[in-house]
Amino acid sequence: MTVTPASSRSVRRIESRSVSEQVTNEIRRSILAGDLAPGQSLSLRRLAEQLDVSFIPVRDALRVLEAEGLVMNPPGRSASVAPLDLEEFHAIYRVRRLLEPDLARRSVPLLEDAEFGRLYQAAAEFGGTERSMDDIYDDHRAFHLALLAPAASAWDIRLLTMNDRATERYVRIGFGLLDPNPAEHDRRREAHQLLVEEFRKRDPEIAARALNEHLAHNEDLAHDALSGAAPG
Amino acid sequence: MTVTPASSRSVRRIESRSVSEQVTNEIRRSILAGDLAPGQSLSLRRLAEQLDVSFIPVRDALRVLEAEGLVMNPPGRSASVAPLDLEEFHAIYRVRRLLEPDLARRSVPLLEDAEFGRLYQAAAEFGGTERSMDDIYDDHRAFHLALLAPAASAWDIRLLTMNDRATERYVRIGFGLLDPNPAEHDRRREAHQLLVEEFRKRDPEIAARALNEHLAHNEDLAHDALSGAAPG
DNA sequence: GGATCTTGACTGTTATCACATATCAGGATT
DNA sequence: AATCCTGATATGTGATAACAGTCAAGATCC
Repeated sequence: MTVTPASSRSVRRIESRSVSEQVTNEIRRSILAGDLAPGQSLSLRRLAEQLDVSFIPVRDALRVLEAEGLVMNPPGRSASVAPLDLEEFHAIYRVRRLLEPDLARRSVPLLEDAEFGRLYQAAAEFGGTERSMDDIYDDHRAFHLALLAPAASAWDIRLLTMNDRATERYVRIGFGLLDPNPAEHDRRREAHQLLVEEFRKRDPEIAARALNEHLAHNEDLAHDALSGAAPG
Repeated sequence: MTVTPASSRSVRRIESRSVSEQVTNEIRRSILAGDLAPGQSLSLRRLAEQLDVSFIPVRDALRVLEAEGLVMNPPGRSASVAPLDLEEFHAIYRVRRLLEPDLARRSVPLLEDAEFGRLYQAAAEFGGTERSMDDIYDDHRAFHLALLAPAASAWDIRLLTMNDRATERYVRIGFGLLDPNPAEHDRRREAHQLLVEEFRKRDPEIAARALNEHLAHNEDLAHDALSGAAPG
């Protein structure tokens, strides 16, 4: 909705990454933002033309995104955006509610005092008007990751990122319906500030419970929006 | 194990997978079996020549295996087999011990009576002398998956497979040191039969605990072997 | 003699091209 | 009228070739 052509004209950091990676990021962004609808067929040559590259990097990107669960890439046939499935959504959240509170429990004793201040500030600045929707969700992921990072191994981070991306599509749709309401933005900001406060108490069980409730709340919110908007 | 019933008298499914997939499977097998040592550099053209294909499928394979965590594929530089890291090993097992007992809890009420018989038989036939080491580990993964499959969503299966493959390298080294001992084979067979027996009681907590202990035991075994063999 | 620059082989990346296969529309057949 | 066959079109797949970056060894300069 807020994906205006003007926003794409803003200067972006020069990224000397490979074309393949840039294509991967762009297609992923389009899927997460909903610009590419679930089930939509993805033709290599068409995507390549739209992105003004050869279809080799596109091919790579689709393979990577298949591994992330965002696209289906059956051999011999065209790739397509992975469909949305409410049961799948809850399955992923069940995993998140098993892994993340456990990480919170072990992260709390390791977090630096100064880190709480930074995190609280980050939560307070959440959803600033100058940031695009894509940026906001990047911030969101970074925020949650920072809460758990001290106790997270490389594998944990890999799984956290996978789970977060896989649920981001659903959450975006759910919150998208609430977006016009400005009070909702305040609520989310306060929810994240509260989360930092609970972590600051340095009690593993309190932190684990707070994160669990935070996840459960988001899950319910997205579920209500999705089951109401897209029955079946 | 090959759970296919004898009733499937139909013609064998033709498995003319794409070259890319065959290459992926072969490189993955080599890594899991230890034929490709951790840290070893993987040259596209050399691999392509050894496999007698162009380096395009090899490239695809390395990208997929990177997503699985088995190879590192930094842009612009040569890919390499992901190094072994004892801390990482325990981190993955921590995840497994969070996810799999929970799945066991929910799978137990859904398992068919007949399935227990098949699983027990599969456990009894474990490690038959005619099966290669690669086959045995395939059987092992299929066995554990079958225990949890009734309650597992597609996402669960994806994560289970990822975790299992990521730990298989470590476990293989650990068990490799014990392999010459024939009593060890009996022990593993009995351990899996016991696991089926515990599941057959249809008590979620018993099943969860049994699976947790099974995982913990394997983790310890591999840990001891690894910390003794590869210090640091 | 040691540090630095240059050169050359090697490697990943991307583009262009050739081929097998899937998809679909249109027409012939039953 | 429905179904099957058959073409053409489009699509994924794999190979070859050209380009660019990396890395190490050897030459050069201080």
